[in-house]
Amino acid sequence: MSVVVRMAPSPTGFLHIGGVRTFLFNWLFARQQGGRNLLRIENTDTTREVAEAVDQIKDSLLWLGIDWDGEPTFQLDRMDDCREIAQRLVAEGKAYEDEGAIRFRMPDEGATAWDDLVRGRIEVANETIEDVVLVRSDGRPTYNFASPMEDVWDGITHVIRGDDHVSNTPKQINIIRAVGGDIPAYAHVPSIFGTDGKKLSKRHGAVRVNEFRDAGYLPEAMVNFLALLGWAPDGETTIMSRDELVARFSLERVSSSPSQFDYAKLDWMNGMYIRALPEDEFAHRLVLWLGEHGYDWDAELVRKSAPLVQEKISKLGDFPGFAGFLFEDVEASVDGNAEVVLAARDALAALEPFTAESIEAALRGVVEELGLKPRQGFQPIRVAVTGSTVSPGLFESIELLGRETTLARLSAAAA
RNA sequence: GCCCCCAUCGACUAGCGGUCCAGGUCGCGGCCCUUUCAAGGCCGUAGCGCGGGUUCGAAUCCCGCUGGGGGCACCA
Repeated sequence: MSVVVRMAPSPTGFLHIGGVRTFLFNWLFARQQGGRNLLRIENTDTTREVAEAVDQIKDSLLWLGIDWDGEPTFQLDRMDDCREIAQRLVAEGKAYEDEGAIRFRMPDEGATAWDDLVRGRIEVANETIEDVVLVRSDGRPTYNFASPMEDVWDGITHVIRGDDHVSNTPKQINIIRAVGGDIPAYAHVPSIFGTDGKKLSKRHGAVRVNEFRDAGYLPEAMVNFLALLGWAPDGETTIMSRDELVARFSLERVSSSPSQFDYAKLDWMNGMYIRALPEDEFAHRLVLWLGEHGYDWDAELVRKSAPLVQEKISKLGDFPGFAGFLFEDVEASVDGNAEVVLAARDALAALEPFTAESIEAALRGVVEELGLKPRQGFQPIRVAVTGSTVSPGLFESIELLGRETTLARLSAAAA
């Protein structure tokens, strides 16, 4: 039996990071099993907003490298089929009309049970399950009817979804049984909390995939981090490529307890991925990110400055704050330290060649001449040139900045 | 209120009866390196929620408690 799973976002807004983690698990499982991963939009109406949301969802998924097989399907398109089935169930006595709506007749005795792939066996007494509405009095099928029906029609073999659906599962199983469909295997993955143990929301920080993208996180780092939220291949491995994730993923090893989203660890991991990038690839991504986020900085200079920051930033969005002085004017004054700054200016005024190496030699000479420790001498120069006490390497920065601008900034700061 | 689920360092987790006076990673602290900040190296900090069982032996199995979460819609 070939595996078929589905990702079922509701088109109510932008893609939530918690939902994406669930989609990632579907994707990893499907790819590993050589199965199909479907994209199903659970919309109950069709509006411009829905269309936009769907585009947004596709875009975010693709950015992360989570793809799907075949065309996305829309729940709305199958409402007629649902109504037909509901009528049949009524005719068979398995459902009944109730004030214009159609309700499903749940079994009164016994229990409904399934072996959840992550939770283990779950049993629910049938007497505690109410007769759910299948079709509303206005004719629209409900989620608890449409969703399992679509699972049947699509031949879904494994339903991998958030654990907020655990209590819907026995209802859906009974409905599938009533229509004679195959019951898929279920895997309910735990939810993701914020740092206060409450459900992850904007309060805690970024929650939409888009926000992470805008902040300059790398998709491969996001995928690695998300995969490790509620799943681990062993107790040692942390950094894993997409291929390794696919190869090692298993639903049986998905944790049954919820986990907190640790932004600090994500930052660390993203830094790991940034540093692991080949120099030119990193430069390339920086240029793209800057272009997409409203910076019209010289691409060539960005590429040249990329190596200076690759070891220092944890996300692409850190670049402007760190290397912006190369592209925009700075304001700085070094009152009390004018002497070393002016000496530096004089030493660099006619320096040939104007390279990081020669600049370093010249400035070390200046500092030594004045009897200063490197730290004492270089810091005022750094402030004068970069406008900040924190910067990329000073000598490389000065080389990139160029003689003219450097001298002007040194003079201005000492004034 | 009723149903269901969950419980190892601050966080993510490994552990599926002895190899665990509990291992890895982030964070945090210290040291080294060092032109700042990072990165990197080394060292360290910190945990099996509580109470009963079962067993020669329990983080691991069972029960209860406590704490947390989800659901109980003609929402999805």
